[in-house]
Amino acid sequence: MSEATHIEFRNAQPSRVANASGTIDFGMLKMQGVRVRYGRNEEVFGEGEPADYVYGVVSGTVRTMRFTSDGRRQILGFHMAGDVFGLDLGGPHSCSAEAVTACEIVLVRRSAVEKAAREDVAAAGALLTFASNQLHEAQEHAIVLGRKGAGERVAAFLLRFADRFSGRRELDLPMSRADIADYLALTIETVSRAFTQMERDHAIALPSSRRVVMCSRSALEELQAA
Amino acid sequence: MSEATHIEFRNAQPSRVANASGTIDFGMLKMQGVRVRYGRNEEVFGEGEPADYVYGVVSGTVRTMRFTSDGRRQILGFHMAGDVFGLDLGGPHSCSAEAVTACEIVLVRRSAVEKAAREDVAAAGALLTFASNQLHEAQEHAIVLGRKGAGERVAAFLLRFADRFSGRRELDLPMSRADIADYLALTIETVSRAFTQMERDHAIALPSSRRVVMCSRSALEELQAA
DNA sequence: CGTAACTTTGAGACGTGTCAAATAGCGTGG
DNA sequence: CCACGCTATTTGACACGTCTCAAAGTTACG
Repeated sequence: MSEATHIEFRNAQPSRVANASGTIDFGMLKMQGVRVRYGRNEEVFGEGEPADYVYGVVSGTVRTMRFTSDGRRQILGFHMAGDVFGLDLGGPHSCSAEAVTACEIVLVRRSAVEKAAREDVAAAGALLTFASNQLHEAQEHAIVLGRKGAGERVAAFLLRFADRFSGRRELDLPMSRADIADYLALTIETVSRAFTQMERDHAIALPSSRRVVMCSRSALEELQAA
Repeated sequence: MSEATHIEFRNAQPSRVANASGTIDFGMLKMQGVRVRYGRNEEVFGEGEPADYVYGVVSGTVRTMRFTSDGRRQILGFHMAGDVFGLDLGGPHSCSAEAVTACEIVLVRRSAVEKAAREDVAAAGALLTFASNQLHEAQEHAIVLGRKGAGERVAAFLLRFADRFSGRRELDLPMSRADIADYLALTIETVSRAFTQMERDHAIALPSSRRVVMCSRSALEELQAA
């Protein structure tokens, strides 16, 4: 059990609507919306708030998360360019979302998405596929949290993150150790030690704390083993 | 990290098709199918198998689960009368399913479900709602695994299980300690100790190991705290 | 250049896993 | 009906991994 770090919204500032529109891409379904900027650590929406919009990341990184009653934070996922988040068609938002870095985000009215799903079967199918993928990801994460040790979790995190950029060897992590810790249900210190250990094992190099060079993908895959 | 228990399929036996039909209920969408019996610990389907059917529990309890590469088991959920499982519209089954107890299960052809979703928007909506609920449940479970200690996990498990029977005070658990352990990502021993401790705290009584009387729901809710 | 946030490192505490063994429960066959 | 054997559960002692607390280093930014 970990003591989740508490993040205050120091940098939270009123969001500015950019004078531009953008598109959310669900595969078969594409939706037009307004493009909005968010500053680092700014809240995009809060758990329990009415889900009036669906969100698509244009640039930057967003975290979705939930809090336990005693204030511990669990990050459910990181969302980057092209990703959709905040799709809660069945009621209010089931989690909160914040900008990890400065972001550009497309907002589409939920009612418009629902209308598209009602009128176009292919659109409804696209949403179903999306929800299905989300579910699969959540289950995968449950396995990581349930069945992997600290080193394995961090290795799995890096590999999955690298895969999002078609397996690039060098990564620039947009999130802090605290974010990684709250995503993997570890402490900052344990995450840091895992990085250090992987560096000692020559699985990665760390030119700086946020920059990761994957020296040996196979070593990471072994480490991930579980 | 836990050593998941290994269950062999001692009792696996060829399933018998009962000479009856049944219905899967997705709320707005109801689908006719064949009713089939499964014996204790019999496999219903395996991870990676083509998802030709969707399953609904008529009676008994089913577990869905995934295995890590080194054989550890993570149970994703328990499914009881009225529950639907095995809905993998986007590809092969993403997990395996086994009968915890002897079961009656309705099988509906996946193609029939897909056809219904294509032809009827309300049907597609019902599926989307279902997937959405599944997602929410998986995220909830990720929080339990990530942020709760052993006692909290077991308390949360009992409360959620009781809620499924509209909050009955007495429960007959269909699953073994090993199943609970693999669901909560603990060991059998730790689960057992958690039960014993809750009994000492007069939060529950244990007339037998599978029968739980919730003496003090509020005590359990405190224990669950997280 | 100074200050605050972030990261790393160390030492020790604590919770859960591991291993071992005793006990209870249950179906089967004598 | 009882005895047997198998499985499930409980309990204990100890090991190990991660958390906690503390402090030093590092980086980013005003």
